[in-house]
Amino acid sequence: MSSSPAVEEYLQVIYTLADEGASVIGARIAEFLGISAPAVSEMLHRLEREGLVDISERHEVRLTPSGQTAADTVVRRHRLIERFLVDILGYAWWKVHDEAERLEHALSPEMEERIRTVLGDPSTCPHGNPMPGVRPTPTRTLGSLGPGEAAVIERIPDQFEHEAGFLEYLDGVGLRPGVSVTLVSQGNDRLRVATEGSARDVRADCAQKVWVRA
Amino acid sequence: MSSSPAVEEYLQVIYTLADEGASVIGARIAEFLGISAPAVSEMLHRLEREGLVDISERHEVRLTPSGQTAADTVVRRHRLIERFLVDILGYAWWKVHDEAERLEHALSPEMEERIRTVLGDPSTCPHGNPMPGVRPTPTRTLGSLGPGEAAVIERIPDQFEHEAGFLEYLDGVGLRPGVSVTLVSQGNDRLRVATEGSARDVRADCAQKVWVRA
DNA sequence: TCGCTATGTTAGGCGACCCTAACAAATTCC
DNA sequence: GGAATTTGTTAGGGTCGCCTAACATAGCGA
Repeated sequence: MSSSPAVEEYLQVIYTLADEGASVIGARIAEFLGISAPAVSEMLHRLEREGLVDISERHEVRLTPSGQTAADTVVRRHRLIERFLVDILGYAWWKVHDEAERLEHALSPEMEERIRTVLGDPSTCPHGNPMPGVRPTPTRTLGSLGPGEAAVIERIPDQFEHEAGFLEYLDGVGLRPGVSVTLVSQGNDRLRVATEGSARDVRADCAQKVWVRA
Repeated sequence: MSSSPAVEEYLQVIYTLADEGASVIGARIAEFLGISAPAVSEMLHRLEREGLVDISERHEVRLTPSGQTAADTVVRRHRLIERFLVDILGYAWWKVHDEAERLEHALSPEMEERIRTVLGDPSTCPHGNPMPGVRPTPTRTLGSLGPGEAAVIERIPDQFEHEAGFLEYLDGVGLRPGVSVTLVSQGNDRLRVATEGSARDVRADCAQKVWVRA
């Protein structure tokens, strides 16, 4: 019943990619995890045999109900641990992903419950992503704002968290979940964004990865 | 450089058994971990090849300096996590061993440091065992007290922590680290022990596993 | 001294999880 | 339509960490 770290890792990636809306296929998973295609193929068939995923004719991977439950648990623990690292241990919000990646596989249900209690049952991780089951707020990307439009930074989706230096870059230009921003002007590959206090240039490709609510 | 969970487990057991004073041999390790003799033999030779242990002519296992450093780290993290589980998450002192056993392999140096800071640099785990490097207080076993003698419970050594139900039994009869006790009388296989508040019968074999300071 | 017990090792195997090389099939691009 | 790219799978390996069966030795008790 209790899955191995490797299985949990796959379930988590499938959850994350599916969250994006795109169709989840082996190649995407291999890319995300940095694992060879044959290894992913083998593992997916294993997950299918164990009833955790279904694989369609066109190789699309979907979580079964029991796979979804397992994935929810892993993702919930991941986000809870991130919150814990920030709120209790004082980590910077952009540094907690890797640490949580290791810890999430070592949590018992009792410990998860105690952490949740200590944190006051938080509804999002430090990057603004909601716990599984919590309805996400409707959002647009920061890059889709028109000049003069204002918004609040809602979340930076999980699938970008593991891009080296990305979150730190955002922090460096003042973009953090909860911050109010106004788009000043659009350049070719840069945007001018006013945050509480100052206005800064932000790379357009990075702004596409930040979700805001108006 | 960074060891696998299995290697860390072996180093920890070697540390624990050596702490007891007895000569550490493969059979003891196999017994403690519940792993077959050949598997232990194989792993010990691997640890030797990697320079973590020396194995004498008479098959005695001793940690090398680098093995000692690694073992100290694992044991320190284990005890720190136990302390954390009790002090921050509110676990009962007798329930934290197994949880710590899994978490200790997932801690980064930064996280260890942050936990230590949050806890105020504790010098013992919840069972009274000192962090590696801290000199233990001289102790005798609770069973060695004479009638009328008083003492304070100092620690329950690591090697007994994984005996199912043992710590819970101690807690049930009022024996916890820090508690003052007085030996009332000795029976054949039971002792009468007065703790703060009341006097209770305690199994003699269990009293042998509790260390007190006069 | 004889034999039993404790201990270690050899030999052979297994499952989990990963790899590369090679190929097959589908999709996309020109 | 044909070529190039993307995707998946087969075949064959490899490491880690464990297993059982069988055997070798050393030490101890009767």
